[in-house]
Amino acid sequence: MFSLDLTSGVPLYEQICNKTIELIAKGTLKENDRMPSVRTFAKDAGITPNTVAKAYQELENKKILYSIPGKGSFVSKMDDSFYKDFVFADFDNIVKSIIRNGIGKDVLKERIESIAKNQEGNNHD
Amino acid sequence: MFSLDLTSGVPLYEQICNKTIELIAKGTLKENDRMPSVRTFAKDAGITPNTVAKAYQELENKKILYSIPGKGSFVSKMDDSFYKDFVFADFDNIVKSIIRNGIGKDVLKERIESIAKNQEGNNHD
Amino acid sequence: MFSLDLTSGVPLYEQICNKTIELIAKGTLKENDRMPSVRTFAKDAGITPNTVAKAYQELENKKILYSIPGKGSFVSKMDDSFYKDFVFADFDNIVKSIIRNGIGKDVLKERIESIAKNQEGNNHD
Amino acid sequence: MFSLDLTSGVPLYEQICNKTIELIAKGTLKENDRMPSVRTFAKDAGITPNTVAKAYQELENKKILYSIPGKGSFVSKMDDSFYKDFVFADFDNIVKSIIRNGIGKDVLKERIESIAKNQEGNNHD
DNA sequence: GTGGTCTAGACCACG
DNA sequence: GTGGTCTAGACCACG
Repeated sequence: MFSLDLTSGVPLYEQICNKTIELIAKGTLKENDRMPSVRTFAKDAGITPNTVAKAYQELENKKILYSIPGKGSFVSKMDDSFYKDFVFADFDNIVKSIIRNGIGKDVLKERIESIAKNQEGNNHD
Repeated sequence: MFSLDLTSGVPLYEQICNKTIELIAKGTLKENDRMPSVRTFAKDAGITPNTVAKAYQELENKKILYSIPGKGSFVSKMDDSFYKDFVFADFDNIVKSIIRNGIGKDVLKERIESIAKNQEGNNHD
Repeated sequence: MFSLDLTSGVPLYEQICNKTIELIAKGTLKENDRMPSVRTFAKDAGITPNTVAKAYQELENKKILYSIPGKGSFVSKMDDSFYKDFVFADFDNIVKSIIRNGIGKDVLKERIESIAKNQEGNNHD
Repeated sequence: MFSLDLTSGVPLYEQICNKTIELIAKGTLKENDRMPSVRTFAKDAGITPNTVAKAYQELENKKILYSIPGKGSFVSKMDDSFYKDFVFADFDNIVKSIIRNGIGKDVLKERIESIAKNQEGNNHD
């Protein structure tokens, strides 16, 4: 569920953050679900608990998780700004920059069509 | 023309690469145009020539620039794969990841519409 | 009456202490009033009796409660130092630190005015 | 300048954050001032560089510092919300809670007067 | 030299 | 057992 890539250059704690956000966006993780404990996650992934704790704290700062010391870390209630802030933020930025470069919006819509079509066959991760 | 942001977290040499690609996509830089010399660029931007050289090297590896020793660095002829490889690469990746998360393509198209509309008024960078 | 927040980061036993002091300051709890039994409190709040016992012990150390073995825990007689020691202690500390930072006392008085004004409408907790 | 108290129970990284905010509020640290390097600070304070780095990152998340890897960490430009968000946040909360407890605002103003008077003599930290 | 990330531990309070 | 904090290192990219 939380497959990490040690060679990607993306920091491990950031991969954990991104993957968690993705799982919430997908609906796999829901409000008040308990995350794996820092130690369990670390042992399963073969990394140090510190790195998991750093990821969980980052997610807590962003109000995506909340933690109860002695109990565990849990998924927060997602409000309307969740998608806006985390899922669409990068998309919007890149669309802005492409359009600013004089590329028509219809070109982008066609690309989305073709990506969506290709994706249909591949329903594994 | 090559405004850099020291605080953005993006490495300077990478900012130079991105900005160069953007200027080619915009048409500001054209085939066989001469890039500023490493030393001129470095002095103008207030950075070390090493960083500029690294960026030019990177762009040469990607066939975006070619260099003639003793003459300088020049903009390559852009073939059809230019947009595919550099301008759309990030866009495609993020669209794939959003669609993989179960968000419909129509939601993305609407966002593009609204971004394009907002952009119309703001025609400065 | 004793609503607790598991996610606030403030230890449960400390929340119980603070809430008890607040209720005494408000006049809801008066001299010689009997506190709920450790077990009753724990069941009502959905927490372990250990935590309640720890809070009561703490309050007893501070002479805010006194206990009669086999009878229960009771609210002590509040002397003049009660407000000084518990209610105003935090206020004084923070005012000192703000004034030490060179902020004039009139700025603080104005803030109090405006907070008091806002509070008038909202007379629920 | 950054005296820390190992026995206070307040985490070291949080003491560093608070002290930095205090020094900015006082005007001792100004816009674009360079903070001591992570390693220098750690050696001077006799703590591990990790703890200093954690504090600096926390301050960066709060837009109080900005860092340029390879250069150092610097004080951000403080906008109008700085005092509101960091200096007055605790003050406002405690005033609200005291007023909610039925204590008149005039009592608080008198306390401020008397604290300010006492502070005048003590102009050391 | 600088910040950023990570390891492999440790001890703590809370429950 | 849980998260929170900290130690005392390490290596990395960037400049």
